[in-house]
Amino acid sequence: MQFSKSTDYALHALIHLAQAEDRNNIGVKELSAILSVSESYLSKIMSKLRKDGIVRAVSGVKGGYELAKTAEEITFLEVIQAIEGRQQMFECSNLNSKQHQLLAELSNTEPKPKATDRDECLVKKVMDGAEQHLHQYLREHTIQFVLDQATKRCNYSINKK
Amino acid sequence: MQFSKSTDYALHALIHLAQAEDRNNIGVKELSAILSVSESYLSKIMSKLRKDGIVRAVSGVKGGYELAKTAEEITFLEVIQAIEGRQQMFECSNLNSKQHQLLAELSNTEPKPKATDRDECLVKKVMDGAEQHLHQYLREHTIQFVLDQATKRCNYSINKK
DNA sequence: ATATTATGGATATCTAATGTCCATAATAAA
DNA sequence: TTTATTATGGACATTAGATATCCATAATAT
Ligand code: SF4
Ligand code: SF4
Repeated sequence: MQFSKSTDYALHALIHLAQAEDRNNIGVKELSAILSVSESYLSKIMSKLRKDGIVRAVSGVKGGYELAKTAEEITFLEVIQAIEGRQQMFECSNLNSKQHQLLAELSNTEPKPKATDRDECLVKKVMDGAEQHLHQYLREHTIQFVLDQATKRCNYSINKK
Repeated sequence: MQFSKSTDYALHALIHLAQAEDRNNIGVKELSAILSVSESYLSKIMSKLRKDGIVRAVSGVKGGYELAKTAEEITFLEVIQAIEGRQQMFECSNLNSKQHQLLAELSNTEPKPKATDRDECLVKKVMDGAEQHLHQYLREHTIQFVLDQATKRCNYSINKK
């Protein structure tokens, strides 16, 4: 039940892209140096982000990555899902058991149950509910939220000079 | 980012123990038959639940397992943590990078930061916050909550006769 | 004593995460 | 056009963790 390192790398890479908003097309070379990850591995991660429309990529000399939308629009949830996929956290592995029949088959107690409710019990619903709560929280937080902290610090440094 | 099958098995085993509250000491034999898991594997799972004080076990003839507390007192969270452990979902793997120094070292912006805040940035705080939300939800739901559904159905069956 | 049951160590197998390598395509610059 | 640079994607290797089995031992009801 842990997020993969890839998710960690993806978040940090995006933050770097967001911080260097002025400079366009930051290559995997620079990113991998900052994150202390190999270029080959980080490439796979950046490709996933590109496929999900989170960053744009351009090949060739002076190529690289840039955010495909503003940092305000990039939520933690979509980054995590781009990397980890979208399978549900809890998958029933007991659907043929007597227990499942007892818990999930409500067709006898309720005259006309919806088809979608027929094969789920409250275990599944609690776990799915938990996932939805997690998702909601992650949807409400964006890369910009993290950036604000860094920006605050940056402004302070500038004023200091 | 998925719960393990072991967690699935643990929840189902506990529900069976809770449903058979009258009969004490239900063996791994019966449980494994109901869940369609091998006895050896389920043994490990039950041991974890026992170590965390969720079930009681008694060896020997007529031995087996029973809930160590009421179904109302057993939360989803403690079951999941008994099986999956208690590591945090997000672990920083970038603590030596320049980026971390920029994001996390706030000692310059705030005169006297608490020691606990010094080595965390908002990425970490968002992820930990998400985990806390997930935990809170799982803490609020108990085995009894699932049981109520089954009981309702059971009562209906009885009335039907 | 005997049969039964849980426990824990050792070990095997399988799967997903992590990591590397290379051939190819795209593109800016010379 | 040629060259250097960069992203892309397939293949593959390695590692770590989840899943699964086996067995020796302890505990306990009969
Ligand atoms: S629906 Fe409920 S009883 Fe059936 S397999 Fe899923 S969690 Fe188990
Ligand atoms: S504290 Fe923030 S910047 Fe530092 S390693 Fe953790 S997530 Fe990354």
